[in-house]
Amino acid sequence: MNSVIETPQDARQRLLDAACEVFRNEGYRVSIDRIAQRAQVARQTLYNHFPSKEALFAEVVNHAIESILVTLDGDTDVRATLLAFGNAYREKLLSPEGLALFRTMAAEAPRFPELAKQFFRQGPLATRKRLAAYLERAMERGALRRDDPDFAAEMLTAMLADTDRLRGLINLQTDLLKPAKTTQTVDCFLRAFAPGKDLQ
Amino acid sequence: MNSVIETPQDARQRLLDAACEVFRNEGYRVSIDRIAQRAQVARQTLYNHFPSKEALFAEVVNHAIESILVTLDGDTDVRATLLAFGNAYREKLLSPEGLALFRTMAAEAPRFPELAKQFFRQGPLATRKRLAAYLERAMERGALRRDDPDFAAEMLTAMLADTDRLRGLINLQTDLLKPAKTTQTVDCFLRAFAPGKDLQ
DNA sequence: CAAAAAGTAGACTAGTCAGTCTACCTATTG
DNA sequence: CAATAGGTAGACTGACTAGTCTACTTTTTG
Repeated sequence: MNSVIETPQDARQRLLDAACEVFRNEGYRVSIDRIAQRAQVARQTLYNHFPSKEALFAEVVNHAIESILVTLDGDTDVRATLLAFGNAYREKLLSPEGLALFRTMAAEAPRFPELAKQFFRQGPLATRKRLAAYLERAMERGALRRDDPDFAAEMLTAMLADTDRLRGLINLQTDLLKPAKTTQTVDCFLRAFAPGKDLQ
Repeated sequence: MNSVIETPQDARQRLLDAACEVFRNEGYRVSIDRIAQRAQVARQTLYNHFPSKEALFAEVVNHAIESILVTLDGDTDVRATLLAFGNAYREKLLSPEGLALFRTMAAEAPRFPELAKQFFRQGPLATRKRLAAYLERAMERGALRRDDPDFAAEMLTAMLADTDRLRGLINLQTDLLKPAKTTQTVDCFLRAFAPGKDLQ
């Protein structure tokens, strides 16, 4: 009867995929049965692969961390580099998946404090540190105002995402990705950190 | 036996206070019984005052909206006004109560979309609109660069709160309110929106 | 004082949940 | 073919949930 291939031992991967999607969209409160159903797998099979719901959630989050790390390649000039970074950053954070992940982590951080801190360090903090290192090099060669690079990275990441993230998270808007907004924001940042009138 | 005053009809207020505290700290998933216990009231009394848990939650949120509206008074110069605004803004949003409210609203927005949108409009959006109106007047009298005041307000509010809110929400830090940070941020904003080199 | 209003404790319904267990089925492998 | 490992369905436990209902007590008010 079942003409579909029975997928012998990749049930684990199907479970991870299903759990990822379902935790993202409905939060941690979703039932174990819904995850098993979505993976087309019996509940007992889930418990054969993961000891508990918490363990499955932790595995999903650890996997999702990679998806929000934004990288930089600084070959071209500062403005072009920051524009590329800004677009990539906004695309990741303001996508439905990025927003849903943020929502779930914000909601569950008190319940899973260590997991949340790990997420913070390996996701937003790691991204910001990379940006700060790039900005520091740009400052050293005079392409940007000499200032605290960590502060500058905080400002740029905040300007790129904060308001639109709020619009997506709370106001449930979905049309957040206007490329012109990245340009406007990066140019605003460059005015604040333009070199030249370096004081003291 | 009961020497304490029986607080005849302010059970409603005690319920609202208890619900506010408990929804903030534990989210919507907290049980009705815990709210009644915290208010030192029978469960049935709660249902005498509020038809359902959802209705009680909505009432609590509607009341909490007021607590996050940040105002501006622009008597003094721009920098002093923005510093006062920035400090008030950060104090509200980065306080334990502000962070907990944000966490709860972000988590429950998909379940209560209309309530969340109302929260967005009457809270963050209203604050930003007031700031934009102030910035527009400052631009018109030449105290700030002529630019889109809504965009400028988005930038300032983002710079003031985004990274530290993330630190509080996800990384569960509590020492977020350094006044020097407000100064640093406002001065950064003023560099980006300084008047003078108005182009085109 | 008497009536009415409001509060109380607690039983109860009907539903959900995570996790366990049993008994059966179906592949792969020796 | 036989053994084994892994998958399946579904019953089951124990705990929790929102909300209702009843019977009782206390307070306020006419």
